[in-house]
Amino acid sequence: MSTYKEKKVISIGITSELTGLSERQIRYYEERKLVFPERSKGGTRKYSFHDVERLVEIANKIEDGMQTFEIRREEMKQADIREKMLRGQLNAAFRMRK
Amino acid sequence: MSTYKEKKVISIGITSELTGLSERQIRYYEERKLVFPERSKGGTRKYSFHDVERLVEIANKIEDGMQTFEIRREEMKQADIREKMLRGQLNAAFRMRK
DNA sequence: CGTGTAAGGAATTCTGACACG
DNA sequence: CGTGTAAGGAATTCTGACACG
Repeated sequence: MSTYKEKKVISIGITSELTGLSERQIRYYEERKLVFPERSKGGTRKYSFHDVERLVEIANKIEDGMQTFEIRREEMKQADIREKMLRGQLNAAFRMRK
Repeated sequence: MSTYKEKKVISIGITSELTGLSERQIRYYEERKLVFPERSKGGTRKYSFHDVERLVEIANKIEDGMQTFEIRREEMKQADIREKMLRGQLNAAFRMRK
């Protein structure tokens, strides 16, 4: 379960290097609720490799003219679809059971 | 190729948390040539998840009474064996070729 | 030998704000 | 709206050294 990709261990400086984005951009995307780094006791941000990939995707969409709220909306929609599909599967499994 | 496990992106503070070792211990193991973090331009150390695992192994061996030079020697021996096996395979392949 | 600690300095990160547009 | 920047402060990390044993 403790997968490397999901562990929040990367500082914002390294994250900036890995993504090619400025720290300003990275913090702004957090402000717009697009990424959710953890914090150290001292308050410094910690990102995962998954966050790094997500940040690059976000930046690409912004480059394509999409706005942050649209990106967030789009992602919520995706999550919604996934949930509905899951529900559908569960229901199907339930019906099969009886 | 860019595998998460090998990327040197973790600061010594986080590495300390992940391993349960003190920063002093981690820096000492580097001094004894047991781990090889990269450095940022500013000079701060950066470790990989692989380094984190290696550090825990090192600490375990030290707890078992092994000394750092013994650990290093043991690892060099392992690398030597691996190299010989590889050489053997290459030779076998070469002989088969003709 | 392996590790803790206090010391002083340097690198890193944080927040809130002003700027441009 | 998305991003750059200067500002002041706080958290993080660095090295070399002394200590214990």
